[in-house]
Amino acid sequence: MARRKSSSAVTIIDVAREAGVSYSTVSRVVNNKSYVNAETRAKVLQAMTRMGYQANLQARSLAGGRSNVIGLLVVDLATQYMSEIMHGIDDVLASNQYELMLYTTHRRKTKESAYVNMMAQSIADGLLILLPRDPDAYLESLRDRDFPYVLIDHRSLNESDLSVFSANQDGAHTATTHLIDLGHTRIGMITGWMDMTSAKDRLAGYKSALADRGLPFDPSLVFEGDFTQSSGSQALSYFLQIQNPPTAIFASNDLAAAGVLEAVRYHGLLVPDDLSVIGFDDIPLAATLNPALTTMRQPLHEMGSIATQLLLNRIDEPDERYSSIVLPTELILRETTAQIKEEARA
Amino acid sequence: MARRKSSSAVTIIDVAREAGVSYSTVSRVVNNKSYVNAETRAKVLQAMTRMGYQANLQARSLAGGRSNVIGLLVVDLATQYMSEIMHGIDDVLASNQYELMLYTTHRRKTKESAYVNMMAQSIADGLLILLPRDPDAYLESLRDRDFPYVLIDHRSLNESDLSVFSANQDGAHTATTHLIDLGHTRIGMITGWMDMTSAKDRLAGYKSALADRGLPFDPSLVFEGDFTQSSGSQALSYFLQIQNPPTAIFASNDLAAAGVLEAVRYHGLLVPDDLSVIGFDDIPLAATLNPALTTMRQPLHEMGSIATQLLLNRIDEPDERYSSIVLPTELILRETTAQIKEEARA
DNA sequence: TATTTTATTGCAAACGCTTGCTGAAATATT
DNA sequence: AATATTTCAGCAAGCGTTTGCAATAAAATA
Repeated sequence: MARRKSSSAVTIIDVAREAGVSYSTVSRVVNNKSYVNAETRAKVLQAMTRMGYQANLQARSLAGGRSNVIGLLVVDLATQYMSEIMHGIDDVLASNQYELMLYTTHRRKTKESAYVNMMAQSIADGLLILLPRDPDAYLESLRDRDFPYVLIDHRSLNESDLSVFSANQDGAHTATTHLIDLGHTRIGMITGWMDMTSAKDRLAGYKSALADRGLPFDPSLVFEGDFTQSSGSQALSYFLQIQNPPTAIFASNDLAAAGVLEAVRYHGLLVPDDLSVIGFDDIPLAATLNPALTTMRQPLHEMGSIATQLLLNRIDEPDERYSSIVLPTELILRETTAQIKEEARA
Repeated sequence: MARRKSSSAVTIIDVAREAGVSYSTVSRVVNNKSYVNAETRAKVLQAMTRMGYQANLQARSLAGGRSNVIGLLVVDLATQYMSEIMHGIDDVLASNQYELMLYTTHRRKTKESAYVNMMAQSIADGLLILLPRDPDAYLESLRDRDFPYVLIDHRSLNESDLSVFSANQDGAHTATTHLIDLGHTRIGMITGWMDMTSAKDRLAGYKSALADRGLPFDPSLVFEGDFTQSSGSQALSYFLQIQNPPTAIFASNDLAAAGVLEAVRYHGLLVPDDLSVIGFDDIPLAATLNPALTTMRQPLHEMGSIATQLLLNRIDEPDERYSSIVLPTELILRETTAQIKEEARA
């Protein structure tokens, strides 16, 4: 039963005693609230620093105040994609004195919903949900309670959801068109998890680009992946053994593209000579690969920071009108795409 | 003043009413404590699920119970090194129903200490400190309060600190010896931040390996880096312009090694023909680089999971004796080291 | 059968904070 | 000068828990 916590912590009451005021006054000073005489405030502030006062988060939030922590829900931590976004989140949080509480769902839908409820009922002032897999299961209850949240990299079908994501369809369209412009007509596509809107949108962009240039859509050129590197490798093996292999591949993310590149080496092919490859994301890895990966850049860092800013605003000013934000993508030309070789056209 | 939180949350009291018992009984059921009649327990459990009860973390922890969150203090999130370790942490936490609260210090020493105090006084049941920069500033107060914490990748000089780290000196010794065995006698060394024990230990290992083989230690072959990729690139530029450039480089981490490789390409050199390079860590990037990086593997994922396990044990059984854990490193041979060329010896 | 022990539950007091209400003092208004 | 307003500070209730203590009922012991 060791009462470890209470042992040494200095509370608002200690400060009050030290400063010779009531504890409510201390609370008001701490929170910069309502009327408090400048002199009194100074006295309290002094006492606070002298004693090294540290507000107790849970007491504060329990009593109805702000906890200054926001919850972040992610499927996984292991990818650079996540790191980049988290970095953006973290930057904004840090400069606003907010803390981050992290929940990793490891792809379990049930966990996602349990976590959200717990966060919203407990400590968090707001919620950032990155790549939700099953948002409908819990978002409604958040909405009912008017609990602030922002979705990241997810185009919600619900109007009242606030979200930040890239122009995925556009980006995929540009990427595919780039390949077509290089003379490729058989373009393989590696999708992401198809239960995510971003994956769907990228496939849609691929299709529309083909259609715009009068190219047929061949379902055998679509490999359903899951955004992992190994799914990229598998995709290449698949493409190599179909009737009429593609001369270029558009991967829905850089990691899958890296998988393709890895498998390409294994099969003794040359990129971009034998095969053009384009990715999506522009994670740091893309530039480091050899050959360096041509890709559609989406501003991951910004995605995180903008979403966080949006959430913080929403927490501060709940009654304003906010709307979702769509970020532009950009074609980053590097070394993995090239004009189709005549012989390959056979 | 919107009282958002209280709006819909179902509390222990609601459950008690529903089940027709007192709220303390409900609490006992929730915590699996002391005597509670099997029948009563069942009734309460039913009521709980029926109403969708979710314990309020802060109230619980405020009242002296467990919060089931542990705090993690890191300098930065952006590297694969961090991702790997965090992954290990997260795995153990997830399987023990603990949550993670994340604090990023962005290399500011003052923040480090402020965060630690806040965590320890507020919500966390325990603390994981990854790559501390200035631990002496706050560890003592934690010790005094008997607050559970574990240091990761830091060999503490204080006996009572619990920490998990790799055999850095050993690893560096092995890496350097590998280079010597390939015939290299002028071996460049890129250090990490020299205020970290791991960086110091790796430098020590480098020196001792030279000494063991009767090779002189030349200070001009040591470049003080900071574990970043760009410091690796800078190091190469430096080495290329000194009197008698090294024929091999040992970088204190893979990221710096990647920087070397990047700069090598820029300078039109060939690895491993013109220069051997060995890294440290074996982050996923190492295998993906082209040429693939030879490196000293340290078990990052395990480092995280073992530290977490240790912390959790310590929380559960505070009175046991625990001791720090040193993890072995392993030489991973890939494509960036080779026998020295005769001509280069000139 | 009387008495002691044990199992089971409830009560109430914390935990450290926020905030509505109240009253006193200071200031402004008529 | 009398009254209304504003500024300032304290009191006390309450946020949702945990837990020591007390009370009761049931079981065991003498």
